[in-house]
Amino acid sequence: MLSESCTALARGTLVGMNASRTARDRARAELTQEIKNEARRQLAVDGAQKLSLRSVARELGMVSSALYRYFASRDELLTALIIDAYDAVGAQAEKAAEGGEEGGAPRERWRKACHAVRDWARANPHEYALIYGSPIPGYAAPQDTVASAARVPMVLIRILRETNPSPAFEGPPLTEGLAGQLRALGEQVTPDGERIAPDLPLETLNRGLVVWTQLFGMVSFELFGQFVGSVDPTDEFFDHTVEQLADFLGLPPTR
Amino acid sequence: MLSESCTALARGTLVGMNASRTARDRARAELTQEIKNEARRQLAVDGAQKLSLRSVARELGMVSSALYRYFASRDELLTALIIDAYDAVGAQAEKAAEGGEEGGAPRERWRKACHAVRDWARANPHEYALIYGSPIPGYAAPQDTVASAARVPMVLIRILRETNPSPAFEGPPLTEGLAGQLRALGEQVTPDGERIAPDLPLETLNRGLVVWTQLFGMVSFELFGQFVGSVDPTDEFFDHTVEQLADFLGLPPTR
DNA sequence: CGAGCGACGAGAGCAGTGCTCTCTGTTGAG
DNA sequence: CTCAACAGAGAGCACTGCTCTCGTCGCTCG
Repeated sequence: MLSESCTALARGTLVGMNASRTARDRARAELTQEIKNEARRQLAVDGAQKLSLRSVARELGMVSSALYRYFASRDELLTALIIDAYDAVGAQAEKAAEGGEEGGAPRERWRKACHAVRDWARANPHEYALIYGSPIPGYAAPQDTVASAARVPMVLIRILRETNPSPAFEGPPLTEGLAGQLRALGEQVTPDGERIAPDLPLETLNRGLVVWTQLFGMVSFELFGQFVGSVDPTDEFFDHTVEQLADFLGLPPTR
Repeated sequence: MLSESCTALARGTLVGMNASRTARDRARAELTQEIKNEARRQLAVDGAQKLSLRSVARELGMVSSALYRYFASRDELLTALIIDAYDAVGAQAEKAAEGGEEGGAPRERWRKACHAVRDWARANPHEYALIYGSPIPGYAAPQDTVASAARVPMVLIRILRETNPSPAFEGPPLTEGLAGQLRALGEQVTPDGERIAPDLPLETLNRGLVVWTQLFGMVSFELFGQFVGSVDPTDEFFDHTVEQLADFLGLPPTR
C-alpha cells in the first residue's frame, strides 16, 4: 500500500521531469495514450455511463487487470478524460479567439470563442457532458482539473483586459462582499505566476462571470434537451444572445 | 412479449381512468410510491450513478425481480424520479412566486422564484443533477417529462404576461427566423388547451428565454463546482445577477 | 359462488461489471 | 550480472441489470 504510492510518486516525478527516457517509459506513455484514446472512442459512442474498463482492455487486446497498472480506477480514467476534454475545448476557444495573431476586433473574438465552444460541444456531446454535466465521481479531484478548466474563461478575460470596455448601461451596484470576492478573484495567481486580472474593473469582471455562465448555460440547455420544445434549432437564438451579451459587456460594435 | 405489452397498456389505461379501484390497485399504487421513495432516498445519498434496483428491493424486503413488475427497467425508474423532480422544483417555484395570492410586485415574484429554484437545487443536489445535468438514459422519453419540465419556465412566463414589461434598453434586432420560432413558441398550446403566451411581445419572450437559461446556468455552475475557484460562496453573485436579470427583463424596481 | 385468468413475489441463473490477488516473465539500473 | 521494480495473465469476489420459471393469491366473469 505505502510502497505502491511511493512508486507511483516516483514514476510521476520521473515522467514529469523527463519524457520517454527508457523504452519502458516510452511504452508506458504510449499505452497510456492508447488507453485514453480507446476510452474516448467508447465514450463518444455510448457515453460515460456505459464506458467500461473491461471493454477498453478487451479492445486493446489486454486483460482488464493489466489496465490497473495505468489507471488506479475507473474514476481515475474518467478524470484523465475530463482533463483532456477541458484542454480540448480550451484549445479550441483559444485558437478561435487568438489564432489570428492579435487580429480581429474584440467583439469578433468574442463571437468566435462562443462558437468554438458550442461547435466543440456539439461535436463531442458526451465529452461535454462529462465536464459540464453532473459530476460523475464523488466530486472528483478538483486541483488537477482547474488549470485546464480555466482556459475558456481565461480567453474571455483576455478579451476584456485588452479591451477594457465600458458598458453602455449600469447594473445594480456591487455589494461589498461581492466586490471583495471579485477583487480576490482578480488577484488570484495562475500556475505560471501571473495574476488573473488585477487591472480589470470589478464591474467588468462581474459581467464576465455572467456571460461565462450564460454561454455554458445555453450550450448545456441545447445539448441536454431543455430547448427541444422552445427554440429547437438553437442556432439563431444562440447567435442573437451572443450579440446581446457582447452589448452587455460593452464590446464595441463591428457591424 | 406481446401479451405483456397489452396488459401493461390495459393497466395503464385503467389506472389513468380511475385511481385505486380495487385493493390490488391500491396496493400497487402504494408500492410504486414506496419504491420511488426508497429510490429517491438512495439517490439523495449516493447519486444516480450508484442507485441500484437490487438495493432498493433489498431495502423494501422484496427480491429484485419483483421490482420489475413495477418498473420495466432501471431507466424507467429513473425517468419516474426525473418527472417527480421536475414537479418538485416546479411546485416550489410556483409556491414561491404565486403563493401569496396575487401578492407581490413582479420583481419580487421573480426574486422569489429564482431563490426557490436555487434553494431546492442545493437541498436536493442529486435530484437536480438528474434533471439538469447530463441526461442519463439514452436520451430518455421526452414527451412524458415536458409538461413537468415546463412548470418553472411557465412561472416566469406568467410573471412576464401579467407585467408586460418594456425593457429600458434595446437589444440586437430579432432575426426573421428567430422571430418565427418565438412566435410559434408563444402560440404553442399547453396540455390544458391554453396557448403559452400569444400576447407577449417576441422581444420579451426572447429575454425570458435568456434569463431562464442564465438562472439554471448559474445554479448548475454552482452545484457542479465550476465556481469553486471564483465566486465560491455564490450567494451574493447570485443575488446580484438576479437583480441584473430583472433589470434586463424590465421588471419595475421595488427598492 | 366457484372456475380461471392475470397479477404477484420468490428463486435461480446469465452475462457483465469494477477491483484484488497471485503468479509468471521481462526490463533496466546498480 | 543481479535483483528489484514492473508488466501482463488469470482466477476470483462481490455486485449489477435483467430474464425465466414456478407456485400462489386475488379479482372478475360466467
